[in-house]
Amino acid sequence: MKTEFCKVDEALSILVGKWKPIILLHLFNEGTLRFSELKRLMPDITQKMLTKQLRELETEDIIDRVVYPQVPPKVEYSISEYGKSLQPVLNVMHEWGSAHTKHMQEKRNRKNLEQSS
Amino acid sequence: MKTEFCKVDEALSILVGKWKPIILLHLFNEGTLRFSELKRLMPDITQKMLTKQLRELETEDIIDRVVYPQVPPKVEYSISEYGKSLQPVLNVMHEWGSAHTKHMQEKRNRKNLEQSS
DNA sequence: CCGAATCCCACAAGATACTG
DNA sequence: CAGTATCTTGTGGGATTCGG
Repeated sequence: MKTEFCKVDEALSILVGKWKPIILLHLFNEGTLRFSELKRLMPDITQKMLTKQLRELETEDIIDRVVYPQVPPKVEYSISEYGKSLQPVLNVMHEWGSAHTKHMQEKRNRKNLEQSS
Repeated sequence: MKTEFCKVDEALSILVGKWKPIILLHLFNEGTLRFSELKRLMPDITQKMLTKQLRELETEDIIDRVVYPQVPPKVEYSISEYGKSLQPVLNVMHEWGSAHTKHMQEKRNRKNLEQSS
């Protein structure tokens, strides 16, 4: 692979953001969620951040945003057809991440063992 | 998948950093590289950043750092055995990233077409 | 209910200079 | 050659308030 054509950064740029992976996970799990439902699933996120992250995912075509013109407002989010192509990427990253957590855990254990001996 | 156990963030935390993917790509391609060789391959990175990113990858066990005690100094970096487990992750991300670049490109083309009609 | 607007801080990253 | 040490700046993310 030529370094000039490395597109890992491109994928990274879509996924980085403190809340994007968890937002995507909820949408993959639940299918469709209202803004308020997402907010309830992630109590620590502020409305501003939730809005921002959703907008960014929307401009990248990863998620669909449907506004129901009514009062009170109702906005539903879901993974777009195109966005579903992200599933395998997220899976691979999740699995490697799990393995890595375990790896670093065991490393710490070994170090503690050395110290106590 | 339970949201509490989402480990995508874990993988992300290893890969984020403006230069990490390209550093890893060079090391995967070349096998072993000296500090100065990496610097030459990435003219725009500062020594400080190169050092920092390499240190972070090292503490996560992704790369090996070998110091030759001689004057002038010589330090070689390479992907660790464990680090090689990242290869498939990077591949998947690269391929999705390429496809996404194309997707957004075509989207722009369609929009331009609409405007000119 | 869903968001926009504003203010704020921490931290990633760059520029530059120095050293064993 | 392979790094530190400082200083500065840009930006991601948080708290809070206001609006349709």
